Amino acid sequence: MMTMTSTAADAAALLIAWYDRHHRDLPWRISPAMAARGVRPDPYHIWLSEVMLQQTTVQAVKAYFEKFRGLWPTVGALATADTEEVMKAWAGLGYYARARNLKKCAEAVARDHQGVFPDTEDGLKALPGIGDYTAAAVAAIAFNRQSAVLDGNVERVISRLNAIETPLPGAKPQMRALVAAMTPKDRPGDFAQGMMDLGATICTPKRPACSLCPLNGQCLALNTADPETFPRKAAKKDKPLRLGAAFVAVDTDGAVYLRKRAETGLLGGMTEVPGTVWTSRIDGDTSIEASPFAADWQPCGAITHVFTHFELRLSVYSAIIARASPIRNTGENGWWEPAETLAGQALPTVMKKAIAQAIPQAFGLPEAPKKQMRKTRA
DNA sequence: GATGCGTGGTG
DNA sequence: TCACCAAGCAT
Repeated sequence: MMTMTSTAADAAALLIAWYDRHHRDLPWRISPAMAARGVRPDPYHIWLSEVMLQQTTVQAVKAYFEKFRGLWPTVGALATADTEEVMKAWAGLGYYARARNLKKCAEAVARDHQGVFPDTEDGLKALPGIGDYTAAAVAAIAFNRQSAVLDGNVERVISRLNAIETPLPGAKPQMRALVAAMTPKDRPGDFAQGMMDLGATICTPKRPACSLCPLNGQCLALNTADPETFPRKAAKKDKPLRLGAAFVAVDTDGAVYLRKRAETGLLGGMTEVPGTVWTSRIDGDTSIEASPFAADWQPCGAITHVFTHFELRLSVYSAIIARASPIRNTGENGWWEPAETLAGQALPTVMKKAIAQAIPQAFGLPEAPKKQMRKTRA
């Protein structure tokens, strides 16, 4: 007679067999064939990739992973790196608290652990930027620990296998327990990676390829309902619109006036052009008063940018400031960044958009195929 | 437990 | 076009 335990073990065996044949080759991975010979990946690579992959696609991460590995080949190198250089290298990847915590974590590993990553879930979770998921993932993948790895992919797979009606995030503890029951003592790292690969390539959010799934014989959602409707999720709130203005000051050599944002909060520690606060409404006259210089500010259109929890519309103003102009000295802690080094700064995407609106060629782009302003009805 | 925190790809 | 989403964490 089939017990629950043997069913879970069967599923794990099927999943791992599938992973052996269909695993993705990724820059931070070693193949399951290598793992079978007892070779483990570099924990530094696994940790770095896992942090980058938090809420971020594999496609976006690949180039950043290679860049970081080239710049800082070891956790020790990253620990002694200049934080500003780390922020520059991270620019564009988003969720910038990850970069700040990445640096802190590297420093903690160097200082408190002699440059060697802890090999247990608890030890890992005590480090900055490492939560439930990342601790379990690094423990399983890098150290072959039997930890229950639960990410968005696994949530989807598990919720469908068991047709879990409880919506997320409330269902997480139940899902974690189901993953723990399913995780094998043998090859837990490959099991975890296999579950995530399955979720990414077969058990996808839309139109899952159930006919190709190694677990389709025991999937409750497939056999009793519509798998695509899992996992159930709590309704999400709508995004408010915020408005603001940004000021792009350019000098006669093409240098742009920049400043550094506060270390915490939105885009914390990143570089920006001066601007107003971003609020639900804005008055055109007072917005100019937020400019860094009294200058001939010219409106040059607007840009929009969508953040996680609000949409931003920025009116962009530009002004030419003479190289020798006395109004360059404002007393605030900004600086003039030469045109040639602008692209390498720690500028988040929204700021690059604002600068590009004022200076279309700022980042070496071809002359903007300037979107036609929507014609107002006659 | 709810909220704040980016960005680019996709159908 | 736009809603949704992608290997979450900190507070």
